[in-house]
Amino acid sequence: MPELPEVETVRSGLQALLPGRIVSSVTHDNPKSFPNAPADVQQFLVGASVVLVARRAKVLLIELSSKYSLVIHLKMTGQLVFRSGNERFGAGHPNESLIGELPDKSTRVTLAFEDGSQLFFNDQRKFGWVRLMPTAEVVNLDFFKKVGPEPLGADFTAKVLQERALRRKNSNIKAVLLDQTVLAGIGNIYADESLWGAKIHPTTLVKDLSTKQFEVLYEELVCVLKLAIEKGGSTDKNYVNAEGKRGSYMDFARVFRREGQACPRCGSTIIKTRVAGRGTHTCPVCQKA
DNA sequence: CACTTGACCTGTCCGC
DNA sequence: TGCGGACAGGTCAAGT
Repeated sequence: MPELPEVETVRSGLQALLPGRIVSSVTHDNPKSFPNAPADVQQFLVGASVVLVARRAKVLLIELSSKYSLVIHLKMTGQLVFRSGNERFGAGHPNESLIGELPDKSTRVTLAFEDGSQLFFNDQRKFGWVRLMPTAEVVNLDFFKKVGPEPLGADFTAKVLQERALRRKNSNIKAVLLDQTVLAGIGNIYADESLWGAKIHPTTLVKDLSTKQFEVLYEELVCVLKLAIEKGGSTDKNYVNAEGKRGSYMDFARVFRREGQACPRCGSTIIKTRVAGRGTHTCPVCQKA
């Protein structure tokens, strides 16, 4: 579920916590979660300090002083939770974290730092991964070569959205919003939310959308993403920030996971269907097929 | 080539 | 209460 706002929230949280800390050890329980460990781990990870935490699309980049970077994709259930080592859990020690003592049974990779703090990569479904590679080679990953523009970047406009979407003119607009090569960072939640905002039905073919509709959709995308970042992302089930705490955008969602409830714009009952293989939430009155 | 569907996983929820 | 199956949804491989 982590989409751009969730990954950005994790990034900003880690950027406030990690830079300057020196890695002292790395453990992992599942080769799939950390495919190239331990080949370069001892030489380029242990003993290196964190320089910067960055994000591109839904991918996190932890840059190290060794000129290597950890590249991390949370996929659906991945979590990155930092612990200073002084937190208390259980009776008599209230803690806002949704996550209890770590490591737990979902912990796939643990980074320990010389000051005793730790960073845990938890991933219930094992779809996510951590890779270690030279920072200079990150841009050469297939994903980074193909991925589209950042929707909150200065060079992203309604015109750019329309032009790039038209590369898939015979696809429905929801599938195209989810296509990371068209634009970066949109997933199921913010696709549904922005299409509702723009009053566009998700099955509408790209070639049938007007320039005006692309302008409205662009505005809604930007607006929804900014609000979601402000709210710390959406916690439906698994997502937590770098401190293990939930995001609150779901309290502000207009259609996502609100089937059976009233559309906040017209009062009609929100329905759930299936579009592009995903659960899809729409107002049948505001969003005409 | 354009586009859609299935696989990857595990936990949860629903109906019987 | 147990059990099978549907579902969750990011990305890539395989299929149409």
